[in-house]
Amino acid sequence: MNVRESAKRPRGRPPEGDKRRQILDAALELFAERGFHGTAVPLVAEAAGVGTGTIYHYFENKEVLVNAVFRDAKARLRGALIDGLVFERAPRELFLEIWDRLVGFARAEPVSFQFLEMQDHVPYLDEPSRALEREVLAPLWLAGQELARRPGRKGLPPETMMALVWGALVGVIKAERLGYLTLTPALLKESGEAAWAMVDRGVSNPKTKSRERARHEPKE
Amino acid sequence: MNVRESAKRPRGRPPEGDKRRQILDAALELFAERGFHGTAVPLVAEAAGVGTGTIYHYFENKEVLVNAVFRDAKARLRGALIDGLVFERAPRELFLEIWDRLVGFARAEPVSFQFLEMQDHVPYLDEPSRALEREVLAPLWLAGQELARRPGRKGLPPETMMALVWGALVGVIKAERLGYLTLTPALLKESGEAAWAMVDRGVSNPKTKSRERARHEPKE
Amino acid sequence: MNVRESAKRPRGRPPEGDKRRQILDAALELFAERGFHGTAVPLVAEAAGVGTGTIYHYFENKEVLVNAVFRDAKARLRGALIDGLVFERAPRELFLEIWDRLVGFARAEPVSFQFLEMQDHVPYLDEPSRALEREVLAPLWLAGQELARRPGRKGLPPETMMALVWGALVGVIKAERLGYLTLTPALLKESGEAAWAMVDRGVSNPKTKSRERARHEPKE
Amino acid sequence: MNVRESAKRPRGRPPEGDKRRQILDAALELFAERGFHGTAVPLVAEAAGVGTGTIYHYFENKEVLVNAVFRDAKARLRGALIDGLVFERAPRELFLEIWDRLVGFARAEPVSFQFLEMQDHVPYLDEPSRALEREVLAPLWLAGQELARRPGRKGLPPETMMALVWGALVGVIKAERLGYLTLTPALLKESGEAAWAMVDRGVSNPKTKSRERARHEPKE
DNA sequence: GATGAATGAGTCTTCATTCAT
DNA sequence: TATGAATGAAGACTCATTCAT
Repeated sequence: MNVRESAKRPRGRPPEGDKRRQILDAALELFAERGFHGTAVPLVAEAAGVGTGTIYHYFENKEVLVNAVFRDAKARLRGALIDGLVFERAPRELFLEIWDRLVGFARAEPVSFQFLEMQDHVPYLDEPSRALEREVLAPLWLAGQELARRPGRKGLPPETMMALVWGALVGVIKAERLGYLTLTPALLKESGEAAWAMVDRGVSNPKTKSRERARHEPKE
Repeated sequence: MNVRESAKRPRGRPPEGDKRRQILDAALELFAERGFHGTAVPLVAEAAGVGTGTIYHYFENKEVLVNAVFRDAKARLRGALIDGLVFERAPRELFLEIWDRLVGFARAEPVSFQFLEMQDHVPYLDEPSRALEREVLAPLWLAGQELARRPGRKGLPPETMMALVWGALVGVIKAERLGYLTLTPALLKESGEAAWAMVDRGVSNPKTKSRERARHEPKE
Repeated sequence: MNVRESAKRPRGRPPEGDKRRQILDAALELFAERGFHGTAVPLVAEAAGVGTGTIYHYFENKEVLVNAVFRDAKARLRGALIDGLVFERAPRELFLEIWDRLVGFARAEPVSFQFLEMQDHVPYLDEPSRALEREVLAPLWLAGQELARRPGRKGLPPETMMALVWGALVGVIKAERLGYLTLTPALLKESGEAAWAMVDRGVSNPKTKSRERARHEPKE
Repeated sequence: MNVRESAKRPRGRPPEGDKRRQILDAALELFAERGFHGTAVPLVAEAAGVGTGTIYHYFENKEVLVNAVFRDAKARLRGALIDGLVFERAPRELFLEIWDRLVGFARAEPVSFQFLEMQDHVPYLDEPSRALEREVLAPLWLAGQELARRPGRKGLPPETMMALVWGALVGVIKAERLGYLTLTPALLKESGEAAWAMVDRGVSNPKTKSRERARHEPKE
């Protein structure tokens, strides 16, 4: 029910909060694969290697469980995205850094990525989950706003920008999962550049255009 | 949409294909909202205004039903996307035309759009459904290939391009549905331009860059 | 419901009561094979080559139908058993004649035989059906009584006799149907002789006993 | 009957195999009375005094249940028939012993007897059930073969003999159940003697034949 | 008369949840 | 704490019966 323990448990003892972790992991995998309604609790129990009843010791009910799984995965995404991220730098670099981190997360935890992405209708997400969702979006929004404000650049509203970029990333990852393409690191990098092109467009003014570009690509 | 029967059937008979249509429409809405496993067949029946048993007169089982709903919606998407589409024209115009059509479909049939998009885990799609899926993608792929081949342009593989662009579109539509933004026609148009920027990027050659841009925006 | 026509219908006209017949025949076969509860009415309709609704024109409901099938088959059994049967003759001959007729019916109409035999729990037989049942048994009972009364013969009560003999017949027929044996005409004839032996046993009279026994156990 | 568990299980635990036993017993009764298709699973549950779901803990589905009931009853029949049976003795005595045992089973477990007998169409019996069926028949077959081989005796094939005798027994038991007669122990004993007469008939020796026949054809 | 689409009560089966141990 | 047998409400699906044509 609570726990969220860390390292405070006696030496050789069997990992105290292990069970909670096992359940979250098993549930994540199953929910990602079969959806909320398509996943039976006893199946989660079996996959987690615990008794059915045990799940109800840790989570009040199935809905509480799925929210816990969501927050767990979302928190990891937040970590992957934000931890140590330095906002003060050239927009392009910042953007590509963010893109790389998102790609990194999708690669490192494909199941979490799929699960989080599948949660879009989510009639079962509770307020804390939604709050966490917003919390993750916030820094992206700020970065987006920075980009949008640059003079001489076509500024889509940051929300729109975020949606386009995030959507583009989801698009390639999903396409790979469905077997429509194979992603190499190079391809992912190029995709990031393409996504940057969505963000960094000059105003359609002949006079300013070349100069605009110059700003962030000093060499040119 | 897609009306078939009209007045060609015996006098007083209850509208021949009506029931099937009603069921498909009701099922689309419910599946889009609650997913396959989250939608009870009797609920579909009630929403369609028919008896539970009637559903099984028209569809062998729930899985057959969801496939029929899928093909029905996908066929409409295909129509909206391809009917009367002229491929022979300037790449940018072709691209924006396609973008507009997709946007138009998403606006005209938001529920179908959501349903089709949600179908990504889809362990229940049968072969005909998958074939239809490929059929819809084919023209986009061709267009993508055209774009990729243009000299002096950075050509991502057409599959990647498609995935990025389609993803970007889904991104903004989904973001609106979830209440993260409000899409105006102008915003959608701008988003299309942004997506075009992903496709139409010059090679990173300092010397050619300015000229490149000039090619497709001659007036500017 | 009515009909039961015979030859009173206009010349070339399609057989008026055909449908009733078709339904009875199809139902007999299906009931015999799958039982009452295991047989769906629409299935009967299809097998009979008529519409589902048609069955309800001829039979008020499923239970009425099964009773009609029962009476139809039972009447044929009665015919096969009794028509032209001459009771006044030597007991042994009479017995073997009856045995032959029963065998003949089981051979000519195996499905009817199986159906009639399966109807033993029969919670759905109505009074007319039960009356017919008794009607068929009556002559056998009479013959049995005759046999029982013969002086010097061990007389089991006619009911018991009937039950033993009928049971023996059903036993071999069923065993063949289940694949436990193959019945040749000779074997059936011998079985009749064996059954006769059940009926024609000498009294356990001390005086006659030894002689009686001696007949079959010469050594003794 | 067939008790298995007793006191060898942890303290307060509810009787381990109890539920399974209750279900088997309730199902036997209902299946015997109403047939497989006529018996609803929830009805079995209610009769067994357990929840509907519990049945599915013990038996994968209804068909598995009916097979378990079958094997359970058949095994008891086998026990009643074979346990302690001594084959080495005079044929007549062996035969009457077997008859008595069968009668005893039919008396002690009328419901099992009816259920086993009703299973003749049995499209749902699986291989283990069928194997058990054969296992029960085997010793009878052997005994039948012994009888058939006796010199000077008319030998019907053992299968035919078994079918006749078993059929005769079923005949009287069924007749009693249907109310056509009342069986006293004496009557059952006499029926056994009658059945023995089917098995123990003298050869149709020309010399004795005429005399034999003469007995019942007064003209002689 | 004949039909078969339509229906909803009823069937088999699953599954979230409880609770005695 | 951990378990899993037990449960019954709910879901997928069937089928006897009706009725408009």
